[in-house]
Amino acid sequence: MTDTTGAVTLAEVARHAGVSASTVSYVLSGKRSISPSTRERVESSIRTLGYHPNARARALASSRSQILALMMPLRTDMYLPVMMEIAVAVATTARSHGHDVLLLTGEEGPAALRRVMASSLADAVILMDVETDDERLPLLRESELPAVLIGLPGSPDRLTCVDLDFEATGALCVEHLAELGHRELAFVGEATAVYERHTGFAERTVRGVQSRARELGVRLLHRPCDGDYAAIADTLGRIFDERPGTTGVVVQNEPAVEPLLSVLRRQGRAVPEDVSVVAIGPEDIAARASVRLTSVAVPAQEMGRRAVELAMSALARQPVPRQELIAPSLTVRASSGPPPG
Amino acid sequence: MTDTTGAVTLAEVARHAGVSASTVSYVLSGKRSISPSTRERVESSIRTLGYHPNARARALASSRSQILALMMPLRTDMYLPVMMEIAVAVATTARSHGHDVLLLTGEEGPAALRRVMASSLADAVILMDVETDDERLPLLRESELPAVLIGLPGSPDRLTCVDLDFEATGALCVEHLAELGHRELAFVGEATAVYERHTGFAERTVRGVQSRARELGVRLLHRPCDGDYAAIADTLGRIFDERPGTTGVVVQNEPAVEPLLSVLRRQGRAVPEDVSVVAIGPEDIAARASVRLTSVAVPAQEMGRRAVELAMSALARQPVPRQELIAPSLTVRASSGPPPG
DNA sequence: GGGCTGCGTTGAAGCGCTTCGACGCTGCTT
DNA sequence: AAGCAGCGTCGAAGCGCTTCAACGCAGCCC
Repeated sequence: MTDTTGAVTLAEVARHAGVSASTVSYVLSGKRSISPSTRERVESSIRTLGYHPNARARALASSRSQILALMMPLRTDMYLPVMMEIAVAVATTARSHGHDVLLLTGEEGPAALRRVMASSLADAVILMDVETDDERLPLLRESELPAVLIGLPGSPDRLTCVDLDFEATGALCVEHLAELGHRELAFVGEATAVYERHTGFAERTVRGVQSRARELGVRLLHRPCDGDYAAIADTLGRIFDERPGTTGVVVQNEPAVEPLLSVLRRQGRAVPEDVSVVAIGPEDIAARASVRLTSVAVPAQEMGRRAVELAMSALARQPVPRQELIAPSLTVRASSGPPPG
Repeated sequence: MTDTTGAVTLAEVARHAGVSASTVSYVLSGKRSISPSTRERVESSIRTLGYHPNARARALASSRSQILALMMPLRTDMYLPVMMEIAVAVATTARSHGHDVLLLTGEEGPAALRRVMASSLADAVILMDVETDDERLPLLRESELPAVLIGLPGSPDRLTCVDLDFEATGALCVEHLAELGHRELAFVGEATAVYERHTGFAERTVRGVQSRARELGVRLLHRPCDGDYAAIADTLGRIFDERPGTTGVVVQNEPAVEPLLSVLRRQGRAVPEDVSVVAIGPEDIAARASVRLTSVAVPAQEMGRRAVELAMSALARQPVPRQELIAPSLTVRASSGPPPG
């Protein structure tokens, strides 16, 4: 701690302990057996000198930077808390595997990915907010760098993906309402822009909702919707104008949840007596809404965690499943019940 | 692109261009003059071989990793969008200076900082959500690593800090209402936990609010408040019970803003006819609230940007201001006016 | 026309670590 | 008693880049 540059090197530790540099390295990595006496001597030298391995040198020599890149486009119409929860889960899990997380935001687009891959800054990449036809995918396909997508692109061949099974999620919501006896449902979805961008999860949910509704002979109206109060009021208004018999609503649009409940209240429709509501979104939103919502949770934490675990497996050259779809699970709370009458 | 390891090295470029490795390096860095002919030859070799410098080797040789660590504790009671806005501004600005951002979340606590510093993973650190008596500060003080705090600790000696001048902000809000003629104000603040943790910005705002109120002879009631509807209803109820003559409210608590407006409405108090409201928080929340709010913006972007710029200056061994307090500016919108009567 | 300056280029020495091959030694077998 | 295996340690060669000192050469001055 008395030096000027502030850095004790492995060589100094070796000198202090009276061993060679490689021995110190092997003590640290455990890749060769070391006699207890030497090990102790080295470890004590490390402690008294306050040695910390230099990450840069280590990265160069071992061709492992212990860095995981997380690419998070952060579009304004994506619900931030879920993104953050995933990011935090990624960071935490990465740390538990000895890795740190490099944050790539969306501004640079595919260029950021190209840069990180070409310069071998990171050992692996995790991509969030994957679009159906994502321009980052070709880069990944022609690269050796382990990559995991959170979300499902249109053609996921040769890529590893983790996601909630949104198709099954949509189906599950419809099933639940149908079982309760509802025959006319509305699906209040994400903002129009999300569909226009061909965001996988939104489209897959719609597919699941629609096909199960068809199978079960339930009428369904799908309406994209912005998250603000006015948009919700408008959307709900049109829905009930067009289908006055609607008794069940599935909503996949986090910011819209509270406004939706408030509009229903103002319209004099009681939840769940007049209208049942099933939400798709983070657990806490559903549980803490002004009416406790029956919902299918988006398991943000699990998605982040699994993505990292898959990336680590890939790094270790272990076989990795190509697609890991998490099965949805519906929690019944206070917002769903039999239709009136 | 035909090799197996996927990496063209500088040496290969040099060979291809018929020059020495150092020449290629100087072409890349521009640190020495190079004849136009050689430069062109090298550049064309770089292009045809598809060369990209290896970040790890560069980091080791130049003792610059081009990585900026961003430590973001992410407490649950901090308002996420502001954190994210800062983080994105940090990432963007860092990129414009050729740096990438390493994300450190709070779980590891000061250990993460120690690790990053000791291993020289990053060139500099930016710390968010600084507490009055932050345990990360001693580490920073005894280290050479350039660091910038976003927020102001209790004793900022020898540390570089960027923040909104929250004391002036509080004062400014009170002034505005006092000038309009209000004589009894309430300050609806952050959650109790935020004050208990001695979060600098919250305490400084209170100081500013209180001292200016005193100076101007205005009565003031400060009430911490959680962000949910029930808490707001309760808090406002008590405020008007205790001080029925209250005509102005300053609110520094983002999630509480909408509930607050809604409670006032329900209480039959018109904004701004009966009660004026001034908010402290992000511009978009104020502008898009159900009543367009007079507010002092928390300039998240600017804070992130300045923090990076200061870090870069410090890296370049330029003198760096110790504390950079951003002056508040109040935007008058539809929520403030003269008191009734 | 000899000495200087300064430009363009080079070779070599690192940066701090990992890792491979080799080597001496102990203790066992036959 | 010779041979062999395996353990513990070491030396050296990188990893791919930056950077310093040095050097040849052209052009300048007086």
